[in-house]
Amino acid sequence: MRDEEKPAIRNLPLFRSVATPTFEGLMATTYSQSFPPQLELFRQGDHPDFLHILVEGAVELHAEWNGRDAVMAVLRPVSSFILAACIRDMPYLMSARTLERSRILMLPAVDLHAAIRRDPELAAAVMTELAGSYRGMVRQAKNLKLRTARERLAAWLLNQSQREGDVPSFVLPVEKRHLASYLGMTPESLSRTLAALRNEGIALDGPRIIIVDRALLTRAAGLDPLIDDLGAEDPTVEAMLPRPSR
Amino acid sequence: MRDEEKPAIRNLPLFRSVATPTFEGLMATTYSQSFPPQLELFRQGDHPDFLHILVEGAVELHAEWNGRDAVMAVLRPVSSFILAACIRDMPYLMSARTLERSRILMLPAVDLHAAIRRDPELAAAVMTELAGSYRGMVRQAKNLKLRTARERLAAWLLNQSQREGDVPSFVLPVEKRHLASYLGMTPESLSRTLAALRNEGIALDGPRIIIVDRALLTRAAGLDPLIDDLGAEDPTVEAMLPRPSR
DNA sequence: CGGCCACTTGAATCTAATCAAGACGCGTGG
DNA sequence: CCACGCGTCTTGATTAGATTCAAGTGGCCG
Repeated sequence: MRDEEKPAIRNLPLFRSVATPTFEGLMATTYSQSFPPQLELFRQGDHPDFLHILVEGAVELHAEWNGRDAVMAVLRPVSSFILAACIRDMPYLMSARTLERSRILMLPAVDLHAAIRRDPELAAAVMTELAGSYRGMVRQAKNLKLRTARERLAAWLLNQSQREGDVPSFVLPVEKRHLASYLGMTPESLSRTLAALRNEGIALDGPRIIIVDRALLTRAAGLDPLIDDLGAEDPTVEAMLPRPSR
Repeated sequence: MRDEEKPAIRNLPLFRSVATPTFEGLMATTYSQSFPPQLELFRQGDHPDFLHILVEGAVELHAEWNGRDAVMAVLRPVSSFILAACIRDMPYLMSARTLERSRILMLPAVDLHAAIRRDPELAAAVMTELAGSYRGMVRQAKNLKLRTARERLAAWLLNQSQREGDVPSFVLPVEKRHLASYLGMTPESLSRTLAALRNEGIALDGPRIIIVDRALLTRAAGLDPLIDDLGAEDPTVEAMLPRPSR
């Protein structure tokens, strides 16, 4: 692991409050690995031997069934992922692949378990993290069940704008087809729905979104802190794109 | 709390492995309450003051947005619920109401926190429970994103049959409109889809489902241990209807 | 017996998926 | 440097899946 990354990792919700010996001990057993883009890190069904920590790049969690594929989350540094599978010691429910060249810390699940048993602060952090991840998935399920594709898209655009600091304009941080899958629609539908939202306060310029009338878009999205409030909770698997690192 | 229920509660995943003093201490601070059917226990957005444990009856977790409502889970005894909100000390993301007359144990969140800090075994159990709940929601999200309504229904029928011990015939444990909402469809759609599945190995007799050709139905459902495997994981919020009490 | 509610069924509508074709951008290799 | 080829994105036409609106049935409870 590189020294310049250490503070960022130390600052993860998972490690922020643990004792320094615990943290150093864990770091001693992890090793860092670099992956090219589009590489399958693991497949759903695999056995979880490592807690993963994304240090650099971007990783997509997706799920497959019967030939269909759905993006479940996109992660940006610094985030840990697949904590729940490690804790349960049960097969991954999702597959992971890099979207860009990425550096990932691999923390052996065995050592994680040992450290949790030794350090109650770490145990507490794990609980908080898992509770946040759970609530993130509840939000996602609510989003899927209660909103139409159009509403989900409008809400996502507003959330993304907010994540970048309430900017009125931003470029999509992932390919549109990935965003489409994340939002539970086809690329064609996303394209059409984006076009339709031009009547609801946005303008388009290729991959750039310009929020022309935030109030109008907000009305179309029906924002709700009990669905959309990213940021307050777990930054890991909850959002399509958690805030930029740090 | 009634003495005859104690063993069942003691046997909850959450409490099974904790020290007896911890358990007794927790039980001392909880109080039991009885509720009539159709009563709103709490609403989404409320502050979580108690961990709830359903001892008798049935409880439905549902979410509302913009006038729409979706059933997220139905709980049967003995199950704890809303652990995650208690751990995070953040507002409920779902509302809860009784479906039948129900008895519920209310465990003050404050005492739960204290006990977790004192007993590492309890902390470990909470982690396992939360990880399981998270994975249950991941399953639900996969179910929603990857399967059609028809496939979800077929899979649910098979899972329900399995939960009751691989019986070839069973009566629906909840009203059809609730099942419909849980599966993400309207009551009319459920009715039609159920009718359509008569060509896929089931027969209908009012609220009773008869699985005539399990192989055929299984093919229509496309069962997958990474979506449908109830039972192995958290029995709380994961399934429409976790196994019968005990 | 009457009224309410869940459920079913039918018809029309709507949303989103599918199939198909063309435009554009981008990187590679000639 | 340009030309080619690939993959993404867009747009159009059509289809499929599911919702909505409406009417009718049956059961249950007062």
